[in-house]
Amino acid sequence: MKPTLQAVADAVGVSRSTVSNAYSRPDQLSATLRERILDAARQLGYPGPNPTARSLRRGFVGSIGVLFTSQLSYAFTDPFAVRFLAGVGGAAERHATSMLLVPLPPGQTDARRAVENAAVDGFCVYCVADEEWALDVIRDRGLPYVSTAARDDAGPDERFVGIDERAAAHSAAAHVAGLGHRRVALLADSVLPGAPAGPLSLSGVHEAGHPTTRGRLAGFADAFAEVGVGWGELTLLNAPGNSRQAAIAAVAGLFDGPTAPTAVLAGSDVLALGVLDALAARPDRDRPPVSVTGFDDVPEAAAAGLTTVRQPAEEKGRIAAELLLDPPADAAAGHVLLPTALVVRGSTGPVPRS
Amino acid sequence: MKPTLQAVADAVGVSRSTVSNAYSRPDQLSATLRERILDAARQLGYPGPNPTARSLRRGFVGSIGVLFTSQLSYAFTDPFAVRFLAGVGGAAERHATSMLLVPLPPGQTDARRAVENAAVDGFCVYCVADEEWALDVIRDRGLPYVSTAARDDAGPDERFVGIDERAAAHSAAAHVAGLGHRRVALLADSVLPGAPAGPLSLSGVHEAGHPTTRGRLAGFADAFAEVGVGWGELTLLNAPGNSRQAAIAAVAGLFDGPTAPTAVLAGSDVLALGVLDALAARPDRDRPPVSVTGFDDVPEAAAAGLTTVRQPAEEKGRIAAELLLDPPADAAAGHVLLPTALVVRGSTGPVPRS
DNA sequence: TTGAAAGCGATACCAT
DNA sequence: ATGGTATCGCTTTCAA
Repeated sequence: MKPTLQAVADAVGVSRSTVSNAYSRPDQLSATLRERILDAARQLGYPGPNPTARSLRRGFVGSIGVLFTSQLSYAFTDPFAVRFLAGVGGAAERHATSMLLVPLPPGQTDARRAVENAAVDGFCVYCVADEEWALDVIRDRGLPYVSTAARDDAGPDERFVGIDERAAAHSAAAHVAGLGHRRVALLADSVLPGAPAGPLSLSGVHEAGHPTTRGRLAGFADAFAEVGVGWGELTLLNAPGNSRQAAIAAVAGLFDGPTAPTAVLAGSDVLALGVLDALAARPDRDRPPVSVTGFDDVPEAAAAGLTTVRQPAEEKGRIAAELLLDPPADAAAGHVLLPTALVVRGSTGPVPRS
Repeated sequence: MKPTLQAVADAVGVSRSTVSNAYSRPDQLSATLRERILDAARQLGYPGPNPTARSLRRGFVGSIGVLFTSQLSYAFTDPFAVRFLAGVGGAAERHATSMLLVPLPPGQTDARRAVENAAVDGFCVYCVADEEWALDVIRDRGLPYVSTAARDDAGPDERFVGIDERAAAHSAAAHVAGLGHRRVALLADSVLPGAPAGPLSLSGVHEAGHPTTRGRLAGFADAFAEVGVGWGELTLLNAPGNSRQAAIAAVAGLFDGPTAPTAVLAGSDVLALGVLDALAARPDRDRPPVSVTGFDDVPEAAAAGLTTVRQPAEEKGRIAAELLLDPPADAAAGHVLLPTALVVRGSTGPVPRS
């Protein structure tokens, strides 16, 4: 039987309140009594107040949750996610708060359960596909949250940190358009839930599944519309999952034939790196080069010479956590838009003359 | 006022037990009643049983903790730690368990508190410097744990997953010794707590602070003892923290002079990469090459051509979590030794003729 | 199949 | 400065 606070109280001959005070409100008792209590506790092997019981009574837990769409192991594989987590972790640490990574099992019911059961004081919602149900649960629980993917129907009081996806994507696409590219493929993760890797046809951007994907595709499309290339003329490529493998599968066969795209705009660096892999693996190396852009500017992008859109990953995590841990009094300050920047490296160039 | 289980019970006109059963033991009531209850709950915005209260009553939480020495943000910066976390995360996910990252604030008292307050069912103890106090707290709390750093006084029933640090380090050092190197520097993280970056003098390996560091240094020393180079002839270098920066600081000025070491054996890839950075930054590029070895074989090592000792990072995390989540009946199976392998790449070579 | 009652282990108010 | 008492929100025998 593990000793309880009661046991310590009995041993010292004081009341539970006093023992509790010895731990949580040292100023409420004499230093000597406190020492006596702490000694007895040590003697008995009492490890201090039970965290669960304490949380129940106090009404808060001392940890914040981070919600992920997919596999937890994926979160650690995606360089952007890792930087984001580092930011959250740093802020949590500074607030003496733990960080609960909540994996969402497949299936709405189970996933719901996971959000309902998480012992946390609030959530950073990192990119949950179709996150509305998750936010509903969080709100029902009365917990605060910060989302990082802009949502179409965000309330004005909703805390958010992110970027202007559309404008950022536009900057990359405008760069490519400026280089003269007109036959272009757009590659994105989970364009349609469940769709296989490869070309896909959508009547418009609004049909895309994930809000982030939607925003980036829209930005790409904007830039090409400006130079007279309509949505219908762009090749849309789906990658089922944000991985190099998925990208490689998505562009299989894409570069064969005389009307192959001269540029690929990817919705993430990881996908773009996959495209570069695929390009490098082509047997005939002296075919005209294909321009490729990414998104995020993860550490690997620099080494690969990838032209991409930089967004501050760690900053995003840090701010998300801070918005949660000490909410700004001013509601407007709860909505943070981070700067982005086009980083031009070697992976983009002028259209090769045919 | 958030609705409680009681409120739902009242609304439907049943007892709390029945509502509780509707959530946790569906087989204990009729499907129709259950539906009626769940509907009412939805109506009231009741988000399901409060996780904290449930945990208190049931006696378990549904999450496992991961303990880190240092900054949480560091955990995400160190590639080995990230792979380890990915392993833990994957296993946790498969067991429908969350993962609590518990940052340890500086200062024993606060750090203790953090371990005492973590709402978890057990701990994976990842490399806590002088971890004895942490293990004491965990044991007092009556929680199971798995440690990943071999400890000198581990009980036989103590669950563990790791490698034979000494033998693994030996393999790297033997390789370097075999190449003819005799003037060698050993570089490790936190050789002595609080010591600055740079050379350090220790009467023996046993004085090194961290058990992992101790094991690796011992293995290095073993191999050189075998070729007649004693401990006193080896240059010992301290890096205060496992980072490239720390390594760069530690080797400052090391390669000047005619009796500079011809090889550096680092206790981690990150440190080794720092040494390579420092070497690459030397103004005079045509000085004789210095051999460098790392430890871990993180993803970056391959690209850098680093000779290193591979250990299965993700596997280590996965097994740690599994040892915790379903403990083997056989106590001996609770002690897992993972294989390591020397990976020879370009960063080591024969001693340059002088 | 359902309900009553007894905690799980602690905290906080209000007296003393 | 200390103690009494009423919760915090739920689960779980056990009896009906």
